[in-house]
Amino acid sequence: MEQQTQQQIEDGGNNQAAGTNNRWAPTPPQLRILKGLYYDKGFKYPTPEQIQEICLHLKQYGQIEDKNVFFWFQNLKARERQKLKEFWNVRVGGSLDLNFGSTSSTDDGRSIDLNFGSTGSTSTDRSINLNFGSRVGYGVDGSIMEQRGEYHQEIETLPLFPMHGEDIFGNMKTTSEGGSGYGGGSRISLELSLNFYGNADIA
Amino acid sequence: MEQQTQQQIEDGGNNQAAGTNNRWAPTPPQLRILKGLYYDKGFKYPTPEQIQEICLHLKQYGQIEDKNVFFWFQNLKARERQKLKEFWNVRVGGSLDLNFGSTSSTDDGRSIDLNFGSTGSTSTDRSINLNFGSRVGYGVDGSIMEQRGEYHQEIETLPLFPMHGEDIFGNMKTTSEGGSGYGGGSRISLELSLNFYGNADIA
DNA sequence: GGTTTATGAATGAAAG
DNA sequence: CTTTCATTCATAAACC
Repeated sequence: MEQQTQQQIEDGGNNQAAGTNNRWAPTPPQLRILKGLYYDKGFKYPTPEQIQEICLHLKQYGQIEDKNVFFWFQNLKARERQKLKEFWNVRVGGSLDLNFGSTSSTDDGRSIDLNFGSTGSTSTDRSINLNFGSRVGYGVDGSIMEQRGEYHQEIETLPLFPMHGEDIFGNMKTTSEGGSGYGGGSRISLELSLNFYGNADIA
Repeated sequence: MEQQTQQQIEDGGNNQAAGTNNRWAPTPPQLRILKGLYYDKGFKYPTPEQIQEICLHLKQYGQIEDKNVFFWFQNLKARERQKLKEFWNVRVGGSLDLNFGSTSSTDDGRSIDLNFGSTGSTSTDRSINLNFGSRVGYGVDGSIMEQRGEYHQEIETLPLFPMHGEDIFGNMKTTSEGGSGYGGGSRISLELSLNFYGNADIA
């Protein structure tokens, strides 16, 4: 995301033949379309049928399977939520990274960077990342479907100021030393499992 | 690969001030604390809330964000797993299966089953499986599946290669769910050393 | 300065 | 949906 090169596998529509590549990676057009759906159209909850449709559509831009589309949406959703939960990028007093879903141009487009303060240094990545998901934007290619029933539109707010009090470090009760012992629910279940099925490709 | 110098970034607690530095690097105190959590406390699965706490705590030692903490734990876990896998793949050339549990007991449970040597053709199915008790499963990929939950960070899972043993905090208290009666500094250190190499003609 | 190592960051895939 | 795993990319030091 913050990276700009982020080089792709770049086999432009026919991967998987070139040397042991097993993991799907979206081609640039595929990624553009997927992001267009997600960010611009706010299309985040494709049904299985819609997944098929999207996948079919994307096939002209490179090899892809249904499950790739499925995972792509799932991961993106999960990571946006995770980001909110951990307040990633949320920092006050640096640069602002507003994410509007506009028709801006670059690979992932739709980000406007406002830089406040810190005259002269593009340094620390203090940033706020606002994400206004759904817009009415343009159709991806003019063919893809409608929303999944109602808007399922999730919270797109951001918790600017984390409030939490506890501290795992806070007051360790310092059981006088490296503290083994001490009762409590000390369970000593121990299991150990190492499993190596032979994909030995080590050097 | 195995390197012991373990060089430090060494920017003395204030990095990132000199332009164009975008990648976080832990300051020595931060790294010390993080390692203390991971190795000494066996704290390897921080929840998002705990990540925030850790991050907050580490801020006094230098700039840091939640995602840095998140990635730090992710990477360390992943690389430890990877290292173990490589280690065993290199050292062990047969298959070994120890089973001290009641799983698949023919009569009594507690069976030991050692399989060295190639049972059959040149199968690449080298595997080691030590199973004491039966609670943890392992995925199809052999990764160790610990359950999540209250005591997730309490369990010490196979510190096969303890790197160091410094102790940072006397104790650690997890955030808000303190009711479980865990959270002591008890550290179950299990060391398992199989020294095969040398005369190993087990393949 | 090219190569290797260490490690932060990203993301596809999958488990639970 | 949530969390973790596996693999990969990227990059800063360290090494030669």
